[in-house]
Amino acid sequence: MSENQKPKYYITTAIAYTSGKPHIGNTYEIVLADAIARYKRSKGYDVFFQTGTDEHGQKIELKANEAGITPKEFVDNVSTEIKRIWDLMDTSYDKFIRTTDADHEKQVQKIFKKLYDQGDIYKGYYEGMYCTPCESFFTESQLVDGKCPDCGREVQPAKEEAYFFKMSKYADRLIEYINEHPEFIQPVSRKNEMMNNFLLPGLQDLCVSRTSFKWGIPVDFDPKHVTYVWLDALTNYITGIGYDADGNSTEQFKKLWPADLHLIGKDIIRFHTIYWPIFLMALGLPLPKQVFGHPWLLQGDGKMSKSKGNVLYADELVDFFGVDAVRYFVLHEMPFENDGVITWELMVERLNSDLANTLGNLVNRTISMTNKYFGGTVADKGAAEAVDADLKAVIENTPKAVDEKMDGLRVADAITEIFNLFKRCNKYIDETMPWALAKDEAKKDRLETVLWNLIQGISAGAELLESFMPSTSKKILEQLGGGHVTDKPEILFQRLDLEEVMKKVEELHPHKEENAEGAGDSDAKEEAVIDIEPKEEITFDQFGAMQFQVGEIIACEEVKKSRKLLCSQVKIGSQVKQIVSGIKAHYTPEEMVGKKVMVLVNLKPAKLAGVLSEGMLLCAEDADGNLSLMVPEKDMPAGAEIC
RNA sequence: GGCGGAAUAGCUCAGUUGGCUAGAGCACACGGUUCAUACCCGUGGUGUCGCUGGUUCAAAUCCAGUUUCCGCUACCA
Repeated sequence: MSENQKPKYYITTAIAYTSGKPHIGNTYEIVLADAIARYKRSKGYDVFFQTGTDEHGQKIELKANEAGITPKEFVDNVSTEIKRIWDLMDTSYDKFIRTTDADHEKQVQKIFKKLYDQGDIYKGYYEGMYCTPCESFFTESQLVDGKCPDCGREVQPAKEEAYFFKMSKYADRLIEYINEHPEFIQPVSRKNEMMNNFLLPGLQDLCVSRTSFKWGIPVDFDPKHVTYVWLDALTNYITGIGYDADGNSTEQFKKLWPADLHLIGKDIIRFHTIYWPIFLMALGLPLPKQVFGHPWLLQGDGKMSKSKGNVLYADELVDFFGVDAVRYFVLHEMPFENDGVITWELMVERLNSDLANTLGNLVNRTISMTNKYFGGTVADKGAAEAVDADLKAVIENTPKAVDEKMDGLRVADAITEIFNLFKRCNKYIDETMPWALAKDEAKKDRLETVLWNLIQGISAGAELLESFMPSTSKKILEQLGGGHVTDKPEILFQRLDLEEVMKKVEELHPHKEENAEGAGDSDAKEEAVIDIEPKEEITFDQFGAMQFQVGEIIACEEVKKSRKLLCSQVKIGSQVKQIVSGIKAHYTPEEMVGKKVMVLVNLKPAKLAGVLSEGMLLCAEDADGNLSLMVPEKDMPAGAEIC
C-alpha cells in the first residue's frame, strides 16, 4: 500500500501553557494521545500527531518580569522543558508547534484580518469597571465589595476599545451540527452541558483582543491590540499543518484537515466545542470530527500543592519506575469519564501486581523453561491437545477486543484486554505443567508445542502492547525471538518494596505533618510560607480611609440560596450591621455566634445573593483556601477601633 | 438558583432494551504447584444494589419523592 492510499488520521493534544513545569496530570494527555496515535499507525493509518506549547498572555508576561528575563526567554526555557518531558515519555508526535513560531504568528494576524474584513470581528468596547493601576477591566460581579479584586482600590466605570467576534451569528449552525453529529463531543455527557449552559441560552460575543498587556500577537492593522488567547491558541491546529488564510494552504493541510481527534482536558471543552467550531465556520473550513475532553489525573492525598511537596512530576516518577510503567499507570488508571487517582502507593501496587508479577514473571518463566528444556529454541511440533484451543481462541480474539475498545477511545479497557491475554498464558502454564512433561521423555514433543504456543501467546500480547508500552513491547519480542529465546533474560519490571519507595520519596520531598506540636513546628512553619502577588505601596492616607473595628457576632444564619455564604448580625458599638461572608465551608452559624472579629465597617454596602451586606469580616487564608477569622488577641469590646 | 450525572462486596468499579443463585479487579484467607521476579493457578462474601413508595408475574435496572456526593453554570468569595 502506498502512502497515498492510507487513510489519514490527524490527532492533536491541547498545546501546553508555558507558565511552568507540567506535572503528571498535564503529562497524561500527551501519553494518551501517543497511545491513540501509535494504535492508529498500527492499523495502517497515515497518522499526523501534533502537540506543542501555548506561549502568550499576561500571566507569562508577569512571570517573566518576576524572573527578570524577557517573555521570549521565559517561554523558550519552559517550552524546552515541556518538550524534554514529552520526549522522555517516549511520545511519537510528528510536530511540536509553538505559538511564538513566526509562521503561526503570521497566520494568526492574517486570520484576524480576514475575519475582520468579512465582518465577523468588529471593533467595540469592553465595558466594565476599570482599575487604573492594575490596567484591568472587571465586570460588576467580579468586584470584591465594589473594589478591584486584585488590589482592593476604587474602580471607575470605563470602556476599553476591543475587538469582538460575533458568536451568535453561527450559533444556530453549530447547534444543528452538534445535534447531527452525536459523536462530536466526547464523553457525550459534556454535550448537554454545552448545549444547556451556552448554546441554548444564547451565545455572548467573544472578546478577541486585549490592550492591557503586550505579550501576544499584535493585530497588524491596529497594533495597540494583541490577539486574545483563544484565537491565538486554537488556530495552532490549522497553522501547524500549513493553513493559509489567503487560500494558499499546503498540500499537507488539504490532506489532513479536518482533524480526526482533538484530545483535550475537560476544563477546555467549551473552547473546543463552541468557539473553535465557530471560528472554523467563519473561515469556511470543515469542523473537526471529534473532541474528547478527558478526565483528570488527581493526587490521592488531597489537592496538589507545592507547599505540601506532593506534586508528582513525570520525570520523577520515571526515575523510580521507568517510562513504560508510568505510561501503563496513567493509561490504565484513567477511566473514561471520571477522574483518576495517582499516588506513590497505587503506582507501586500496579507495578508489582500487573507489570512484575503478571507480565514480567510470565516472560521470565517462559524463557527460563525454553532454555532449560530445549536450549533456547523451540518450534511447533504439532502435538496439540484440547486444552490448547481456549488459549488460541483468546490469542485470536484479543486483537478484536482491543480494536473495539480503542474505537470508543476506551484506552484503559484496551490495556486490560491485553493483560487478560497474559493472565490466560499464566493459566495455560498451570494447565499444561511443562515441568511435569519434562520428566517424561515420551512427552518431549508435547512440551515443545506447549512452549511454542506460549511464546505465540506472549508475542501476540507484546505486539498489541506496542501502542501503550513501546519499549517493553520491543524488549519482549526481542527476548522471545520468535522461538529462539535469549539465554540471559532481562528482568522487565523489578518488584519494588512500598516501604523503601516511600522512604526515598520522603527523602526527596520531606512530608509535612499537620500536627502542630513540638519539634514538628519548624517544619510546619517552613511549609506554611505563602507568597502572594505583592501589591503597590499605599499612602498612610489610603490606609486611614479604611475603618476597622471589633464586631461581636450576635446572630448568624446560612444564606439559603448560596453554597458559600453566611449572613451575620454584627454588633459594632451601639449599632448592628448585617454582613454576608463566604465562609460557610469553614464555620457553622452556631460557631460564629459570640465571636469577636475584625470588621471593615466603611465598605460600600453590596448585595450578595440578594442579601444586603454592610461590611466585611476579615479572614486569613492559607494556600488551600482554608479560612480563619481574625480575632483580637485580648478580649476587646465590640466597637473597639482597630488601628 | 438552573441543567445534568452518580450512589452496587473492605477498596476501585462492571452491570446493555426490566428476567433464573447480582459480577470483575485489588486486598485478605485457605488450598494446589515449583518452570519463574516469594511467583503462578484454584477456592472463599452474611453485599437490606443510598432511603421511601409505586408500576409489573418479575426492578440494581422503569416512575415519583427523599438524602448525600460530583460536574457544568449562575450568583458569589
